[in-house]
Amino acid sequence: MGIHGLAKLIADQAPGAIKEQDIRNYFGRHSRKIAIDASMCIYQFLIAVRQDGNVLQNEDGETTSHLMGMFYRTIRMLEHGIKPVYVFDGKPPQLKSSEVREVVSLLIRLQIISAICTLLSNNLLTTTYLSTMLVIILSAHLLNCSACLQIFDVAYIHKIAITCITCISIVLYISLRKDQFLYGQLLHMKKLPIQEFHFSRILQEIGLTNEQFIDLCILLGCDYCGTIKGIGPKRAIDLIKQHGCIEEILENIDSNKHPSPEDWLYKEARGLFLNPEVVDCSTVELKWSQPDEDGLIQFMCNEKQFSEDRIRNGCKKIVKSRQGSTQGRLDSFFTVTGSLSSKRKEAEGKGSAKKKQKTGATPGKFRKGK
DNA sequence: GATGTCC
DNA sequence: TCATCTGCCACAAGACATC
DNA sequence: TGTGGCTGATGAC
Repeated sequence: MGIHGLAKLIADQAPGAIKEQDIRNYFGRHSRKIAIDASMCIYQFLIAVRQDGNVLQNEDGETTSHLMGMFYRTIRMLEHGIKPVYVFDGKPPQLKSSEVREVVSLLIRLQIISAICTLLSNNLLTTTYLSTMLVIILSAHLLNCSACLQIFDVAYIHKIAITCITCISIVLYISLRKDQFLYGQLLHMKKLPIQEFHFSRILQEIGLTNEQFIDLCILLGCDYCGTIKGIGPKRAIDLIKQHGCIEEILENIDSNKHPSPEDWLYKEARGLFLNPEVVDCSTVELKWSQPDEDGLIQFMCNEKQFSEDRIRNGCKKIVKSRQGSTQGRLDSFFTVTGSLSSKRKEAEGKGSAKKKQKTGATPGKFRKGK
């Protein structure tokens, strides 16, 4: 996932392009919208929400762990005055490693979207999604701010997320994926403080053009295609600087020593990075309404066999959050731990004793403020 | 805070 | 000597209710 | 289950 070793390469080659920011610096009085990488979010829930090692399921064997997680997390964010925008940044199926995986991923998204649309009484959008295979980028609301709701085609990936962010003045996009640099993505949040990666500065410090940097990323290894054997980050940078592009590199290296993958789709990958298709956000209709409690009960309880009490309690919390004006401190959601490097040393120092306490400070890990 | 449970 | 490859290992992974 | 760090093996120069 992402670009292999890109963070390390940037840290080595363009340290000045990385700035660390306190989370509070991103929020003013009226800017509390947070875009969240839904793929990572769903993944987290599928891994973490388990019972005896198995994901939660209804009687039909349908997985419900992700629904549980998304349901509670969305409510919790609303309660704290945050407008979550789940960004479903799917990938073009023709370049996916597994068609089956793509279908499964689509079904999971469909479930999530159904649940959230029902939660916000946006049944219209569910229908739209079903009929046109669109992926929705969705925002829930607080106070009297306008609703934020976007619909996008599943094939149109990260650029859409960025366009959405621009469109609705999102102040923070939480993601772990570093390939989003290629679309102008700035923020990376795995641990606090948040790291800002300034794309133009990266290009400036490494001394590459946008196109050359994309070729470099392809050589490092991206999700879309393989890499040239024997070419790591060091040689990749040297070769790009020397030859300018992958085509020239292929002409000038020994293909016996450095064979490229069979049917190497580097041009297609480059095309995706350079020219992702984008939907015009201004044409998207915004919708804003109260939670559709009955619809939610139908979906979550009747279909997915969630406890009706829990779902109704959740609906009450949403309604209450819209009526009230109190906002929790955003940083109260995040507990800060030490850096990655120091953590390992800490662990070593403490021997094999298993720490029961959780470390927190992961994106989307919202803990109740006290 | 620790533990069990959610589906 | 240096860069790359490979394998191994450590780590982290949700939220609520109840006691 | 995926990721990242570390390290020894390997190959190129």
